[in-house]
Amino acid sequence: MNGRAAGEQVTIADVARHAGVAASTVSYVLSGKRAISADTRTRVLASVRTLGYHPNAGARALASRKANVIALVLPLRTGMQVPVVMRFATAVVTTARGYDHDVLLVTADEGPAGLHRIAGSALVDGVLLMDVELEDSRVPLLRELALPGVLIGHPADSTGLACVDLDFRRAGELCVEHLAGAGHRRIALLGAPAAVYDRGTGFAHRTRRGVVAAADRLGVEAVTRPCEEGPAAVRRDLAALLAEHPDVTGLVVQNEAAVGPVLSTLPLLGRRVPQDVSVVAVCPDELAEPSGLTCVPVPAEEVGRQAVTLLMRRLRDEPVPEVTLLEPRLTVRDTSAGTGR
Amino acid sequence: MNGRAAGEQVTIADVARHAGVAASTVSYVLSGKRAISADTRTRVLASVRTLGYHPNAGARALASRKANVIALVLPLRTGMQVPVVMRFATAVVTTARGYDHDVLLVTADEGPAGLHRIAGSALVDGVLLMDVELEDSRVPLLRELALPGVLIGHPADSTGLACVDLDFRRAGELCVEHLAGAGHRRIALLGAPAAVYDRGTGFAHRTRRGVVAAADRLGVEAVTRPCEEGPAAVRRDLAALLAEHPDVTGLVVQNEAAVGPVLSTLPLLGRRVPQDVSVVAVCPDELAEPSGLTCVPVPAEEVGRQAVTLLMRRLRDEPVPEVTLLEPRLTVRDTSAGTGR
DNA sequence: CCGGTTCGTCGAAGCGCTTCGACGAACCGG
DNA sequence: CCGGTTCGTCGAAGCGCTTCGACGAACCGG
Repeated sequence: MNGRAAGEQVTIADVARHAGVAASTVSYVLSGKRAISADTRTRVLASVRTLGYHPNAGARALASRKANVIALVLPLRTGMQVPVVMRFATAVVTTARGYDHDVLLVTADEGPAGLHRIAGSALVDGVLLMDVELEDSRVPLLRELALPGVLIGHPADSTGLACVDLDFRRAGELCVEHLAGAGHRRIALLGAPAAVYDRGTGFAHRTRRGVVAAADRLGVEAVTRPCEEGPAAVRRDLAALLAEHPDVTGLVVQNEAAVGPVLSTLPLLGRRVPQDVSVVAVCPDELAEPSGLTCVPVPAEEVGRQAVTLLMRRLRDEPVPEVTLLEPRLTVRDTSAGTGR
Repeated sequence: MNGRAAGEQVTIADVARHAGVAASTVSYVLSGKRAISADTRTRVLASVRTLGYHPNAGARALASRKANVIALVLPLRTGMQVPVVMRFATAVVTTARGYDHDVLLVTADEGPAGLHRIAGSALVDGVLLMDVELEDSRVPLLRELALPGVLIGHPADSTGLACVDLDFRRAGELCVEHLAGAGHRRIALLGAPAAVYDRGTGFAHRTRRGVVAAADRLGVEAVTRPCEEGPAAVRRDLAALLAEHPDVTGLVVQNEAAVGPVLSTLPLLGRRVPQDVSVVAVCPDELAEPSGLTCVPVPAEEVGRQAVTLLMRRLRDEPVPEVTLLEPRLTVRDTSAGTGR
């Protein structure tokens, strides 16, 4: 094929020899950091192609002090929205590739030590931290290491950081506004598992705050309640909610695992959807769409793209906003309707 | 802290100076490739710790011709079992870290070009390919590039490769054996979406073959049918199946998205579970356990661990078996019972 | 007690890039 | 037409490691 045994590295010297120029010239053609004549450029690029040259990543990283790799620190705990994480990860990889960067996968269980290692060894140029908690132990470390980072979610103190997230507070408001606008006066939020609130996860708290604030503002009644995972648990928690508050006609669900069970359980509890109870959810759209569920989708791809874009800006030392909130939008489907008042 | 500005690299020369030895000696202490006196070793290790030294990944990769990174090529297409992928990815990262390797995330949509790039730039030492199809375009490429790889799933021709997977054929047999053993004589497989069979995905085909083979062997009747995703589609496909074969009493489900809808739809079609129809699934245990579903779990963690272990052996040029099949086991729960004959 | 091993350590070379300074050639304006 | 810029290219140095060969020191057996 290219006249080399498989597995043998083609080096910049090979390209230089083939094109009849100096290695540095090849480097400049590839990086565009110095002017190169059109003639030389085409010759070099042709040699690059015929030899199948790819710069050695280690050498490049060593010489340029840039790894061209970013770390994606994934959470893997109860209450995380698994499909969202996958879509997010894909968007991150794809976007990063567009900036000529690769993505190193780090799991949260390596914890702060993982960040230390990664920063110390110059394996990556920056990190994307998912599922950031209000008081996240990795955040001060990030500051201390001077490792450029972008957070998904946001901590209590975001000074000097860059955070991206859906505006969950606004999402909560949007759900309530939609229900109140349709005439509902008693609204309930069936939220994430209690453990998620307990460890201070931002999105759960912020949605709840949005629901409560909008209800106050619009003069409707709102109760909120965590909800555990698993069909049986959901049925139990939903039944308990409706037993305590039988006059609820608007239900906001923020719990991916609860969406299916909620819709199948409501009829069993004597509530038709949407005639007796309207349901809106904050959840991935794939989950909502097949059931005809009115929802505020979590724009995983958009978050991923934004996060990478912000990180790339940080890597170029451009200023970035501390907090980037993505505007939620509500998709109306069949599970929400007016009260008929 | 360590007497250095944050972000400044500590190099092996710093450690050598601090410990009063040559840089090469520090290297040998860390790699263990030459005998070092106990005294020197402790002194060097102490310096490593106080200075917070981490070898520069690029320099190390360049000098040793080993990146200490493996690539995980994820699929992201219809029909993939998302939670399984996540658990698998976690197991891969954790296991790889145990071998002092990191994991680079590559998405399948970069395709063969991604493998070329990764191999050419020596970014990784080997690759893990998920969701391998019977005729996978990446497989010949892997052979050509002489890039050590381990496949999850297995292609039609596994010569010279290393494949790991659950023994899906055996899993299919196990389901049928369980049902036949309980007295069921008419069994149906509700399988993956048609697209999954069409692109020749191994696990789907092999499960189907196992179901059919065991049914033949045991003299029971078996019909198989693909099943699309989404609650409505599942209801439709299941209803069609039961309309065509109303006397089916044993149902094998291999379709993560279908499990919930199947269980909720059967009663609506006048079939009580398990009195009228027994249901067993090949699916992640998290999905089955809360519903009391009898199932053959996909051991994602085990597959991940095995895959990494095999790849590490390949990287050390040790021989590895071409095919490693993990023995499935069936967990009996509430959705399967005897026919009462 | 002396010559050959083994042990422990060192210095130098080299991995494949990027980047810096240098330097002709071409260009241009007064 | 000539001196100063700009353009295009080159060679050398250096990034931070690993690994090789060398070489004293310590050890050991006959």
